[in-house]
Amino acid sequence: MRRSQHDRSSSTRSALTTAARALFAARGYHAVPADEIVRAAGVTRGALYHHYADKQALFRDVVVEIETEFTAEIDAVLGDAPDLATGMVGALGAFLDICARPEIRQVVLTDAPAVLGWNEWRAIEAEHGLGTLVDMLTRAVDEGLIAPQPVDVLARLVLSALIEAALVIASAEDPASTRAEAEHALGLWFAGILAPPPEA
Amino acid sequence: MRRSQHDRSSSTRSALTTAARALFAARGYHAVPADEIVRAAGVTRGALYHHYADKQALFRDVVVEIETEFTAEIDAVLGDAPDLATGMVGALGAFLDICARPEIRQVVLTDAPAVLGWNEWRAIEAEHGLGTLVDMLTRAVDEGLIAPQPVDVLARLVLSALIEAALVIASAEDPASTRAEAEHALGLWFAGILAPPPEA
DNA sequence: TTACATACATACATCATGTATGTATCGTGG
DNA sequence: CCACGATACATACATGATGTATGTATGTAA
Repeated sequence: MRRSQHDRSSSTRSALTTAARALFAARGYHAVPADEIVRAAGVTRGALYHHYADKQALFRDVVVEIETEFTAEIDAVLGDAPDLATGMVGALGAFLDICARPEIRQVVLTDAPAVLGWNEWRAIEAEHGLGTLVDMLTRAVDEGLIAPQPVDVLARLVLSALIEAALVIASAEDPASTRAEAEHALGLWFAGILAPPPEA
Repeated sequence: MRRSQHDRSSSTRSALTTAARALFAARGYHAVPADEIVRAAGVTRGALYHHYADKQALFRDVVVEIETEFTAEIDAVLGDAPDLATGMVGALGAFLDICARPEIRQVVLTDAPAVLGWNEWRAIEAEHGLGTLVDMLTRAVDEGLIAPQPVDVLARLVLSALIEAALVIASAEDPASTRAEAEHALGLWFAGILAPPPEA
């Protein structure tokens, strides 16, 4: 069976990212030697360093892959909703669920900022998780759902609170009540965003 | 000059933490070999591995040291204020200023979660930065400044938003306006916390 | 002062990364 | 279709970092 160069490349690349993804998620970036990744992928280190400049580059690919799937899930929830308001509620729930996955916690939220550097990580986030949030808030402003205001910074703050909420819930001994508490606290924020108090 | 064992120990330990602190802050945990730390501290790797189980343990000490100073600064601001309300406003400003320091950004906010693991890092935070925030909110509830509510989860979410605000401001091309925007967004939240809307 | 514990230095074993080099497979112009 | 260049990968190696084992000096207490 004769395979094209492109097929060979893309199949080994995906073998590498899939193997790396599972290992990184389970044990964290630095605890996983490249040797173990390539063995799991059925290739050698030569293949890895042919396709990627270094281990970081492979890690970045894994992060982007995960982020892409992440936002696709959120977008699906938003798309299925009858209107924006209920879509946003559904998206919040989906977000909290997705962030609870070890893959997200370890790879995206814990390792990524330290391994890639905060700026690099921020750039990736900007066009994935953060991007969809900004879009959502922009639509909300356009539809008059929330008061007109710049949403870039707001989106970052909301996102970090959402992430923290997911992490807190994931490591709580009573996830259900913790989740309720978190949703209450976030609700207070959104209430403020929806109906800003008259100027003091 | 004859020095006691205890003196010898504590002086080399502090030499190690001070050297490590500066190097970690400047280049990040993994970019700094232990060799460089001990050279800067004027000792050898033997001393390091005598006092610390591994490089991580030294790093943990550095993190705790920084966190302790951090919360001391915040507490000072709170203590100097005439009342809690103005103290909280001052503390917010101080918090944003302190988080802008590279030492905090690199060591505490970027490296610590990945190097120590999220749970370990969370435990440290709990009795330092987060601890003072919880105390503050508890006092605010006691004094009737904010509505009665569980503050543990709320504090975590607020803290993460505050940290994110500091990081966003630090890497913004126009820090002043970004800071204003962040303070506005946070203000909406606090407004919601102060005056929860009537139940829907 | 003798015997032990603590503080540190030196030397070494292990292991991970990245690079250099060699080989097989693929694509392509003649 | 074949010869040549390029791409995909494997193997071998050089480097550097961590942690441990061992040796030595200094403090401490009987």
